[in-house]
Amino acid sequence: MNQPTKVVYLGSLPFDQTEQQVLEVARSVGPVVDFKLFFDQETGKPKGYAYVEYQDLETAASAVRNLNNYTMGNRNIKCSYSGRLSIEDSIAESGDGIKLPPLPLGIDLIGTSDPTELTFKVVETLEYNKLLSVLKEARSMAKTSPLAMKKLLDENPQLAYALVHAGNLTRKMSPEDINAVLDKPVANGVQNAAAKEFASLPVQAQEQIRAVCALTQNQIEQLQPAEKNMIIQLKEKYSNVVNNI
DNA sequence: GTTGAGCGTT
Repeated sequence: MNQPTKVVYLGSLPFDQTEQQVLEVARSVGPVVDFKLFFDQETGKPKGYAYVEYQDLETAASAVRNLNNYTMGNRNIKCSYSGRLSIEDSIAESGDGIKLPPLPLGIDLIGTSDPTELTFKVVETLEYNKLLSVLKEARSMAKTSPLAMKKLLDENPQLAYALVHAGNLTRKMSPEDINAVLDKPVANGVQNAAAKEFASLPVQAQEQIRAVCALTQNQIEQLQPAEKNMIIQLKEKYSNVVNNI
């Protein structure tokens, strides 16, 4: 992985996009301090890459997260910190080799005092059917590639938080369901038993437990008191299991 | 007429 800098490299840009159009995409993650789009000096043809300087590291990090693989025209553009390593090298160097699908463009958090509460509000604006399809997709991913699901949730606790609330709003993970799982006795302090029990649970229950374990302490604090206690118990019981898969 | 990987046109 390249060293974080305020400057990011944008590559694989469509040749037919104007400087203004590329700049507009760059600005969608935050204010742009400096911007350079490169052309061949002799032919005047675009080289298909650009550099964007943001005002701070946070905005640049957001660009790397949100703009890499962003679809512009008919191409998936590349976005990484400025440096010599290729995108492929960065992925290979980042360890486990698990590649995650791109997430949709994030929303601007500048000036937000409570990002967790904002996540909750965004989830609430979704229609019931949309919530169901999001849960269904998460379940499917948990089933076909549990390691990728674990990585996705570890790296994006806001997604775990959103999934827990989606589970609540659609009554797919009611407090009663959580209690039912907790009521199953497990041999005292024996991780193996918890692991076996986890493996025997329905896939959707496993997926929800993974989501719960990915919640940060701050996010748990935001929950309703009733579910908060259950979430804490769930996390205590299963976090070692989930983290050792 | 021509491009698709590119990490800084001085």
